Amino acid sequence: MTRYDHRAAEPKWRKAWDEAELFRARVDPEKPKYYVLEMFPYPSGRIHIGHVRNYVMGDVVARYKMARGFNVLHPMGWDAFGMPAENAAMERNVHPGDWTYQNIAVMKEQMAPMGLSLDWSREFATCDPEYYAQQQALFLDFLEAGLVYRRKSVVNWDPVDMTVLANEQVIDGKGWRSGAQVERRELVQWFFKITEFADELLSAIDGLEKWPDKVRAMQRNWIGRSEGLQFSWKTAGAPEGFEALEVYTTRPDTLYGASFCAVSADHPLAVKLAASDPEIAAFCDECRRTGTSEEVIQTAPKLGRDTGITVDHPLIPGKTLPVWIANFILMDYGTGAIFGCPAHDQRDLDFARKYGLEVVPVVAPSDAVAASFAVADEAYVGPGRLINSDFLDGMSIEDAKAAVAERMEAAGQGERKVNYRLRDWGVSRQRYWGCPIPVVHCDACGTVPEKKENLPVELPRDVDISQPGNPLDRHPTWKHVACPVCAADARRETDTMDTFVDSSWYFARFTAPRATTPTEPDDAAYWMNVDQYIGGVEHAILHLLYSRFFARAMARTGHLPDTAIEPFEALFTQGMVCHETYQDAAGKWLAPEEVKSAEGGGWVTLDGAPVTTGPSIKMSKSKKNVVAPEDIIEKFGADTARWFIMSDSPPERDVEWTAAGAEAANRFLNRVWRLYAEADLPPAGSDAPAEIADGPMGLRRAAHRAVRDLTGDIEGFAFNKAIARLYELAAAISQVKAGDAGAGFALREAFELIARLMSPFVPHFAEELWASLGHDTLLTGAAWPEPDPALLEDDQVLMPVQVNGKKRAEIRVAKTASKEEIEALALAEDGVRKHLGENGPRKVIVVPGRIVNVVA
RNA sequence: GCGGGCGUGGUGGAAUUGGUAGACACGCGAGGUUUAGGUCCUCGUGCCGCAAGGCGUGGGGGUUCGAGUCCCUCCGCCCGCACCA
Repeated sequence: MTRYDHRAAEPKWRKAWDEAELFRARVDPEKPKYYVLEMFPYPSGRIHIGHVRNYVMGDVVARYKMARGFNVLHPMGWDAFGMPAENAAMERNVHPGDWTYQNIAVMKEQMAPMGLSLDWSREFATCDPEYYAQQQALFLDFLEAGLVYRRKSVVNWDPVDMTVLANEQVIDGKGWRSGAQVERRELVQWFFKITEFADELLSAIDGLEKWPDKVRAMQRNWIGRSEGLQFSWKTAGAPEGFEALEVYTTRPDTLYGASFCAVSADHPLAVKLAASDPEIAAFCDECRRTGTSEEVIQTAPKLGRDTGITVDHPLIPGKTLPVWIANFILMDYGTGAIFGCPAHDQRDLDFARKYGLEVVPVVAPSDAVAASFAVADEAYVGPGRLINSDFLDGMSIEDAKAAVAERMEAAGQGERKVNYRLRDWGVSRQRYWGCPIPVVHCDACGTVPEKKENLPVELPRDVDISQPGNPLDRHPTWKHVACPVCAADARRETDTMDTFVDSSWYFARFTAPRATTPTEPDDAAYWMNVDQYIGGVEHAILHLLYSRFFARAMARTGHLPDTAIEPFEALFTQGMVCHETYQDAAGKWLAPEEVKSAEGGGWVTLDGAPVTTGPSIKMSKSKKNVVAPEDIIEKFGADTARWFIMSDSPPERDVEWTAAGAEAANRFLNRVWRLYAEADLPPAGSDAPAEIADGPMGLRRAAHRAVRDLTGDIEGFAFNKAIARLYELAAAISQVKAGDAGAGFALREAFELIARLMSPFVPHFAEELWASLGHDTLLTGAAWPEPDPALLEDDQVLMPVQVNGKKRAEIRVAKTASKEEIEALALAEDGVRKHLGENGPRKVIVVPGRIVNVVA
């Protein structure tokens, strides 16, 4: 008997697929297209098991859709710009480009054995000049369309590394790498005008029905639309130019409960006051220092400082309120100034109690006595009726909001305004390994775009990465160019783009990766949108939101059809791959290959020393709980790894990698092979005999049900259930022994079906089985099986019989049996009679085909 | 604080969306094949109980002939966002 030899089979079939160019996507207007895409990887230098899970999911979908007759596009590339390359350059004195391309080569080699149905002819890296040239072209078109602009903005500046840091790179106010105290610096930065689409990006979320609700909610929160009123207060005692104070509120109804105004420490008024008052300056500095880590923010007490300035209440003649500077006001939101209504906002209440400010309730819950309703330490934020509010008294909150807004608008004191949390996207990075921003600064002409025929503005190869700061800026010659307009000496922009830009349109580029324009209209029209996008939930907000913005901006500038403004039709976010953790007696982390199972459960070191087993958590180098895909593939073959990673856990949830599970997967493949090898099947294409016995008929039914159910499971991304069906089908096969013609026929049919159903998951194995079954054409790409409807339904059905909701018997009845017949059969059961007692049934519920419930 | 999700055997997880709870897999147990171990094959395996039977989907309550599924309430866990006015 021949054993299944993955070492021989897997390379053989990959070669066959390659030679047949099965995965090469070509536009074919006659066929429906299907674009499946996994989030492309950063070329860190190693494929890890999380990548495997991601790509195998996409591969199952791609192979299934191919079998379903779709013209499938399944490309792969590299998100290749970014800091790690510069870090590697600094640490190891290699060029970022060399490091990146070497990593890509290694990772591609590691991916090859996985048997993924990828169209490698479309591969690109975002650091290829050919790619970023087109990105620069897009930038110029966006600039012309008014979607890009430059302004001053505050950044996290690391004075040692001389670079801008992203928020997540600032740890406790210090640079993550240098440890230096991070400064807030104002720099002129390039921005994409994503807020222009804020409303659009928000409302279109409703249409993203095939996205996880969680991601949709996260995007909605991120955009953070609020409706409110912006209006001004007349000030007294303020410096010149601050005669009015603009505030924004979503609760204009609480205006009669206002007891103070407060501005951010970064508000122009605070800055102005700080200039001449060292104490205020010191207070503002203190405010700015808090608010880096979440911990501090949560526990930070409310702090404020009275400016001595007062404002007149717009609706209460003669009433004035103090103006404070407070640490809980954000300059970036609204106007950076608020009025505080302590009774109905917890922050304002905490603040008012601390500094002895007035607390006037103006909304009372409907069951409260208005005259005596008071607020102690908890602000009242629920629904109710207005009190203590003059003309608003008795109104609902909604009516009062409208009434105040109308009055203020009529008086010309304010206007209704929609506000967004979303801010424009700052893309300037003072780094080398990114896409250069294609503009030139000329003393005479100002900031002018580079000419398109001069693209790409290519990164210089000879850079000095060894010291901090922007290598492009200190390059001796690179930035000195002639002005594209007047030809005078001018300077290139030395900022490069945020790497999120690179990944915001790569999916569109895959439709025409070698085009000399960013996209090719016909290809984009045919392939877009991505029908199924698969990746990690960590990209739920930024990457996906930026991509949605880019698609709109590209449509507006003619690079994508209007139908492609939502580029991802369906999104699936997969869970992580986890593994148990191990520590020795000294607390040192141990890798899975450094432990072995102990007698009576648990683990010991290879020397037999005790091991503490920790919870299964995301694989990480520091905890050493990693398994290398290449080791698994070497030992068991790619199919085993693919099979196991898709079994057991639902794909959206975390999966735990266990050696036992991987071995079980391997055992199963060998078991199917052995069953086949022992089966002694009739030749391919044999006709069905006239008579087939019950046993083989049962197998036929099981096989056709498996086709139906597994198809639904794949469509629903329930890969773990799909795999369970295949275990069941294999079990059904093992119950039938070859012998007569009927059994032979049923077995051959079952093996052919199992090969076809397994092929998206374990494509090499399935091809080998298919070929062994006597087929000389490739299984990959062959039509997906259709179940025979006649075999899906039994003419008999097994029905449970309950008495008072508890199962007491089972009856087998004809499908066509009437309710009366079923009831009679059910009541005749011993188990039923026993539990009915003396009085007999009071009521019998018969749900045909489902259940019988007898009420005693 | 807000938003989202989850809670089912020793473990990962199924349950046709209101109709037999625990599919499938891991683990464990018994038996068989094998020189032995592993592989492989068969059977068993929610809990309590000798059994009859009872109990059982985080706790409590409700709707229903019938609830893991729907409603109320409480508890616990995970993820995301956050002094957002």
